Amino acid sequence: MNNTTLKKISELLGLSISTVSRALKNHPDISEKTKLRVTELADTLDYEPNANAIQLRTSKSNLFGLVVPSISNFFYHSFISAIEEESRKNGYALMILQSGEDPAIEMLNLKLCRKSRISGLFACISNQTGNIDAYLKMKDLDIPVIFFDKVPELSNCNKICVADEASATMAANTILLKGKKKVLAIFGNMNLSITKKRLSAFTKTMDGKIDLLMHHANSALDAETVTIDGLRQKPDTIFCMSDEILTGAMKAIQRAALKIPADISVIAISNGFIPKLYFPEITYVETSGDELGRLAFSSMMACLDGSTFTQELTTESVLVEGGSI
Amino acid sequence: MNNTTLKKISELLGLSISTVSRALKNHPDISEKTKLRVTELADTLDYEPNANAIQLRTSKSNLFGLVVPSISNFFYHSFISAIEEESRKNGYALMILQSGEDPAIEMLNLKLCRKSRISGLFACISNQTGNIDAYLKMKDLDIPVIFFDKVPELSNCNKICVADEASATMAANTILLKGKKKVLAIFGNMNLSITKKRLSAFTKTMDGKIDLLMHHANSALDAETVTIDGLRQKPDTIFCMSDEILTGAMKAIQRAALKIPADISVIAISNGFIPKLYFPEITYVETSGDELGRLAFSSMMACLDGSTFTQELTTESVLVEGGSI
DNA sequence: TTGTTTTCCGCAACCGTTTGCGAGACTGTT
DNA sequence: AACAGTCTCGCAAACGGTTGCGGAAAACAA
Repeated sequence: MNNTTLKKISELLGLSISTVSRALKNHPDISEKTKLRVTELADTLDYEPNANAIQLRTSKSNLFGLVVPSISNFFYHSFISAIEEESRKNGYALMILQSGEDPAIEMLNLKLCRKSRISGLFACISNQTGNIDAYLKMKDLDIPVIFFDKVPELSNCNKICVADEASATMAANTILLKGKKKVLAIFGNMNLSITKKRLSAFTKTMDGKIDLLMHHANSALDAETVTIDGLRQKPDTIFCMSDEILTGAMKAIQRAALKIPADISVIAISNGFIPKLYFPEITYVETSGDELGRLAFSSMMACLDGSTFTQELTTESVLVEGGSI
Repeated sequence: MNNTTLKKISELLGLSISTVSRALKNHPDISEKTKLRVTELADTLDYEPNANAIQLRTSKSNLFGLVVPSISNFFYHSFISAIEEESRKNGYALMILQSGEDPAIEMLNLKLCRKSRISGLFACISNQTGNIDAYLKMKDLDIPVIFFDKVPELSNCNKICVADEASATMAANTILLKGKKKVLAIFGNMNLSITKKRLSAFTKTMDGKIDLLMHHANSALDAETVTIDGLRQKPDTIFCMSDEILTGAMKAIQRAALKIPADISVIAISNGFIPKLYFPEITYVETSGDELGRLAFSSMMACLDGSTFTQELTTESVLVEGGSI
């Protein structure tokens, strides 16, 4: 069965296509009687306008693109979920594409976005991404680009970021406040700006006031190994820069059969899901993907409303107390 | 800056639109010289064909729809990720929509799919969904629908499911094999067919051979409470029907400071992420969303290739040994 | 009756791309 | 010079929907 079109309705009713179109849009030129006939038939035939035709005519799509290294990630997860929800509420659809940290696929995804004539793009560049020319090209085409989380260094673009410095500082201050003496701090890949920011803010806040064991881990497994090593030096607290690291550290702590917080304290920067899996729940500084998503969306809408003002926004950090410190 | 179109290229080159179109498609009618001129200009202008125009003309979109209660769920997560990857590899884009278990939103999402003229739909109906007429209507429009995970009871549609019975049976047999005597088994909402299937297969396999404490939980918190209660009766093993239940049960076990597997054994049916967060890792029967996704995708491609054969496919279950039993 | 206004509706162009058909400009043959 | 045969390319229609403009018919006034 073919799709219902204006043409089909018009033929069935002996009207012209334009009359049917206007009737469905409640145009004052059309008589009530005709409107009724048209809407009734449209209903029974389950008429749905062809979005492609509308797009073609208006050059305005109701589609956003979202490119991200992987949707299988706690943080992106909630971010995407928020964007999707806001999009729907505002009459937009969302095309989600993952690059798997592969720059070639990333370029393909951008091409697909351009072919689909998206009206806006949410982008998280992958670690490997060398040049962001392709993204800048979108801006030339008047397609707003909102970078989030992993953002380029350039100044003249819209970026929505987690408050990396503030959250690391907050975690550090919490540790100091609780009177801890010796902290095992585990950070991620130093090539990422997120790591650099969190690390520098953390160490700066600590500023020699405390015994600091610094480590890096590129994966959960890495974090577990690093924690096992670090525990030998008997820290009283473990700080984890991210959820991934937290999962590794927690495994090591369970392996060592340490009691939290009696034997050791734990604090993390997290999106909030992982910390609540344990008993006691882990105290963490929240970096809400959900909030970030809504911020990104409102920024997008501002761009579409004509704002050419580029800005870098950050979300607030909140300390969520579990019982781990 | 406006988008590059065939028209723009043709005007710049003094050619007709059709010649440009053919040149870009390497049509034999066009001379090599002209082809070269066209492709070069197209390259410098970053020409990308308008997918909407193509779609309008061919009535064939390269877009799949995916409607799901929530993408913030481990299982759907890996499923979606797999579908997205396969779609991209096959030249399709994916429009992801979440209903949040709200039937009204679900209907809106289906409308959006129809408006966008998707060429196929992956659907997981929400718990609340009463009638699936809207889904069946898609089939009337020659849009293949592949149901996954939560599927309707009807027989004449394509369904891709986890092997619920087989995985519950496998878990039960593992418990028997390990010589356990008293099992606390926690299942989900009895209104879901997934719960019914797993429960009946589990109890049937146990068949009085073992002391069975049956409980139900509708959330992780529920599961924690239920486990705390259940532990008073000193079971030697806990079985969790799902990841959500597992997280609750694990929290209760940690709260009771029980050692796994010395004090208590744990086994679950899971997608595999959660069990690996603990030490020792939890032994589980895997229900792979990834595999399910690929199966669903190949089923979709078969439909698009003209197969009208409807079938119900299930994935294999595999026991993944951790150290928890 | 004639002229004016209102009501209702259709014509046609347009968005960007594809494609069957036909036409003009060559080349080569007789 | 007349012809057929190739090589290149343009015309126009189609996909589905929107919209400015103009026109026919009806209603009303003089």
